[in-house]
Amino acid sequence: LTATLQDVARLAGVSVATASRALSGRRRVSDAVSTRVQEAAGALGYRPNMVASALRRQVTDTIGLVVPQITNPFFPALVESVDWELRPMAKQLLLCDARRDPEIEAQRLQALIDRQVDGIMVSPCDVIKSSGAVRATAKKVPLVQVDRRISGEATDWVGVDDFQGIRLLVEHAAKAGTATSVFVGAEPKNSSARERLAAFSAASDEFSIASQGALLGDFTAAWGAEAARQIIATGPLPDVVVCANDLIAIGVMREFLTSGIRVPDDVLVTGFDDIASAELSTPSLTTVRQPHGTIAREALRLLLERMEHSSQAFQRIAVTPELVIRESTTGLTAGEPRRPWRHDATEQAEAGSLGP
Amino acid sequence: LTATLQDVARLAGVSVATASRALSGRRRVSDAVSTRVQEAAGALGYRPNMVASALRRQVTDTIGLVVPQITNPFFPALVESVDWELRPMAKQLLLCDARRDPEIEAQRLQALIDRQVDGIMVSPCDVIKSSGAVRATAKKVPLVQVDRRISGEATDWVGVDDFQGIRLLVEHAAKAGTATSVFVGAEPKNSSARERLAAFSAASDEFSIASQGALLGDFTAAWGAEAARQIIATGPLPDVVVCANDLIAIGVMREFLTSGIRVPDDVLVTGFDDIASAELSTPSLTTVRQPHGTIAREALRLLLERMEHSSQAFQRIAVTPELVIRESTTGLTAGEPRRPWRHDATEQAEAGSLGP
DNA sequence: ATGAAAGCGCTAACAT
DNA sequence: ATGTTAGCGCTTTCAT
Repeated sequence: LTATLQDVARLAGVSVATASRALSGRRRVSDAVSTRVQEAAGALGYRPNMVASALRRQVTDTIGLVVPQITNPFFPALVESVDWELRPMAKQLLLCDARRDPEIEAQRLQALIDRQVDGIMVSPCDVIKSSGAVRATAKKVPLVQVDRRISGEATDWVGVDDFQGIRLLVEHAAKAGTATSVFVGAEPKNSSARERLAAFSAASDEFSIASQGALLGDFTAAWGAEAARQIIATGPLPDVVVCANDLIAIGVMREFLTSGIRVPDDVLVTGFDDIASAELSTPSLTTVRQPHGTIAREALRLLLERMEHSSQAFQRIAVTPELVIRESTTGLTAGEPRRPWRHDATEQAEAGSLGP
Repeated sequence: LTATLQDVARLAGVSVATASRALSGRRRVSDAVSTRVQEAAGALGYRPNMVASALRRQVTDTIGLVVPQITNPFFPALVESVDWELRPMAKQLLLCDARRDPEIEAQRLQALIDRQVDGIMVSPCDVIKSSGAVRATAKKVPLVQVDRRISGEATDWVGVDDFQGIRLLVEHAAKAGTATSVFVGAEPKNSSARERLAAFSAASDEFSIASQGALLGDFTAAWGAEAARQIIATGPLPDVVVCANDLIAIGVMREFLTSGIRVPDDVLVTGFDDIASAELSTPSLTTVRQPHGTIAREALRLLLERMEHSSQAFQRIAVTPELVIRESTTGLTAGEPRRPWRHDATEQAEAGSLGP
């Protein structure tokens, strides 16, 4: 049904080897023969069989990507970038969703090895439980971790600089005159959750903001809402609520608004990631932007490097995110007069000189 | 480096043929030999080379999926479902993003054919411009369209019932007492945009709602905001703004709120898709929920059917979505007294009997 | 039930 | 520069 290289060779009156060479261009062929083969291929609608080629060359031109959860809006953006970078190299993306389960993740990694992928990009779902499978996989095939990572120095890694990101946000809040804060994050099961929590402590110290504590759940808006309820119940309200990602922040803001607490008038809120919803939320959310394009590009570069020289030292590339200032820390509630968010009038006066 | 079937056979003291049979289970082997081979495979850490297997069997156990844009939140949900359905069948997903460009889409389809995928799922980005490539591809490999489709009866299709979805929303609005409406949709380049526009007209007639017109842009919140501005500028405000998807609706609501127009007090707003943001928007959005799981499952079923019997009649499966009623058509703005959204007091009185 | 042998379609030595 | 030949690792006739 479909033409093979043998058919092309026959029609062009050359051997299959020559036909192969003429089409792949990997070795010189006389111009006359070359065009003759090209024409024959065109006439037959010849398409190389990549499976056969892969078997022979021991290269599949395929990259595996394992994400913890594709419905987490960060990952589609990453997938889009990686897919786009791969296209000019004629490589294809084999995508796997680990469903936030280290066991499923391990199976997916094995499945990718079985398919002879040339390299794997993975964002491990658990800093501890993903460790074994990721390390084992990295021994068999070039592997680079993206965004999240397992503990220890096991492979290359590219991701956002969680530390700098949180620091930018806390610095911004400090400049806006905040003196007290609460962190709403996720249980430190993955590296992002860990780093952002640690960064919050460090940045709070650096900018002399008094942390009223950290609430840890997961990276969802539902948890953000629950955390907001706890903050309200516990009281007093901090000046700023720093959230470990945008979804949490959106949940926090929503609950605050429902309870009649105004953002940013009564309390500032910050996110992390800059997902699409961050701009569309009410109020729009101050956050830091994940540079997906850069992360995808660097991850691929590292992966290709490791395919060449498998035994060089592991690299870690932390890309500093960009601060995106929106209404949740600066804007006015539409149509409403600005009202001081500080409850204590004395502190308010002191902070005045620091304000914008 | 890595053990082959030959190594296993040697260690088990059998021929490669027997080893193959013992491991694949595709033909009977004596129990003694079977366990001996299993043990040998285990001892060597043998993993079958799927590329070699694919070349020989002419089956890759690979499915291609081409989406118009992975960052559109509907598609990650679809990908997650398809990926999950594929796992127990030991098939893998080759994902391609068409970037809303029919030319790129055509290239991706060809790339998938070149990779000998067993079947392709595609959501064509343009009802006209995608037609050629989709039809050509469907002639070479089992193909089913998902969500969007090209015009004409060219392949199987599974998607949401756009018509019923819009009808549910318009019916809901009618029951809430609305008499006038505006549709904010997208240029009818893809099938969803077309169907939803047509459905709006039909449903408006059926429920005797006077359409004040349709504004067409694209499926983004930015366009929704722009459309809202046009609606405000043109006046008078309709009773309900029916949007072709959630992103548009969120943009519309955001612009309304910024302009001091209250949703749902002054105007109702509806969406389509039930993306995650729909529940998190302010106010939360009444919409219809895409049943991703069902769509993915049916699409895969159709694809597998077509792999078996390539020449049966084309099927079209339209899954009716579920109405999800939220604040944008019923709720109260937090802490605010409910206030009639109807501007004309006379109509208000008339409509009273129809209201909830 | 098992083995021997012939490829799947392509590429890369090795010859010429 | 081109042809010949030998596989890549596996599955499946066809014998036995």
